[in-house]
Amino acid sequence: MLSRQRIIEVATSILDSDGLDALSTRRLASELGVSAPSLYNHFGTKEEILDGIADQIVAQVDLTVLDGTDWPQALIAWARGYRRALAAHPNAVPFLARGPRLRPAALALADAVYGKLTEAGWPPGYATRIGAAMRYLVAGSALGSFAQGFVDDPSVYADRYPHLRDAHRLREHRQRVDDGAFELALSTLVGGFEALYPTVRHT
Amino acid sequence: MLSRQRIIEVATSILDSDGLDALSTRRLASELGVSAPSLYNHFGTKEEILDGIADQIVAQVDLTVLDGTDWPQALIAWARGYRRALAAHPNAVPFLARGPRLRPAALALADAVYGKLTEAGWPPGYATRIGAAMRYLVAGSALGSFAQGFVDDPSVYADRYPHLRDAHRLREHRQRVDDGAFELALSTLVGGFEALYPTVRHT
DNA sequence: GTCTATATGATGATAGAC
DNA sequence: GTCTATCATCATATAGAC
Repeated sequence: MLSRQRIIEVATSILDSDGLDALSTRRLASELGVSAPSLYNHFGTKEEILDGIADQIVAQVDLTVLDGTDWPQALIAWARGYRRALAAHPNAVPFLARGPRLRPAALALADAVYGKLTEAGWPPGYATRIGAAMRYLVAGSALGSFAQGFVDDPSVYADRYPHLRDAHRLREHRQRVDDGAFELALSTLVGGFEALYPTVRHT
Repeated sequence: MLSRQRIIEVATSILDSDGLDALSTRRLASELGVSAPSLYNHFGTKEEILDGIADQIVAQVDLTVLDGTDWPQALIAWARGYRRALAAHPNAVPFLARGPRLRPAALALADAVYGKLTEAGWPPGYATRIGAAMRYLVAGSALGSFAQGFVDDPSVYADRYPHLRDAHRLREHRQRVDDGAFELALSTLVGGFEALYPTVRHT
């Protein structure tokens, strides 16, 4: 028995493991144990399926962490959850980064963080730019591993790229490097916003 | 007369205007005034063409701005140029974000900024994370416009997303919003790194 | 709601003539 | 170095039986 929910779940797992190109209606139907045309009883087009995947991923972000604490702590907790949700599905990030458009979960996410900032006293222009800056950081870090992008062979770097002499080791420490870079950027950004806050705050 | 250079130029313009899916060997050949198989005299596979596009884009980043100035100014100028090069080809960003791998221009870029930071006294671990953090910001901001991602229709936001009441105006000010968010993040990040610098510097 | 059968067209890549 | 012809495969989507 097919349902929108089951189709989206299996489609997401194909997207995660083999990329957007691998997500064909045939492959999807086959892994669901049905034939391809059956999908069209639940979705009008393949595009609708992709929208379903996207909204489901963003819906995983816990927005309640924005409540009951000051804006800097809230922003940090929200950004971590946002990154965690996106980094679990890197192949979906280019699609997600096209903006909330009409997807409910993405609109709710944007609304929540913007509301938290303006209610804390940030002028609208700043709240917008802070929200955008955070999305840049989250999307950029979830799009693909920095450390993984280097090759595992020392001879590539020797001679021609002297400063990258130890870059082949990055892959071993992949997660520590990526998490560390994100946390460094996050704490630096939010710390900087806190320093800026008293000069622009309006009540 | 075909050449690798001409093929890459036309392929890039198709990628920019119509996306990765539109970049087929037939379309590419047709715009070059040749037939599809002729491309295979210059590239072994389509994948090689994509690598050529990627390296050409990264080669546009001016690395000389890293010389002759202190590391904070250098980092800011480099990041602006890096973003400018990527934002001119947003459809290529997901591909570029997979890392330098074996592409010469991307390796030279990573080598240059890492070298600048370590020579300025940043410990290797910090230089790596700063480089990664900058790439997150640049890639995230070049991947797609934040402001463009909202819909141009006020009725979408009313009621359900009260804080986004004015979000439909974002599109008018698209470039100002995106540039402003990037510049805010950039100056905040580099300012924060400057504050951190004296506590970790080694000579 | 799911199926079989099929329409219709694109894709990357190769063989072999010129 | 470019061409024509073609291979093998894949795609999304529809019609109509059960």
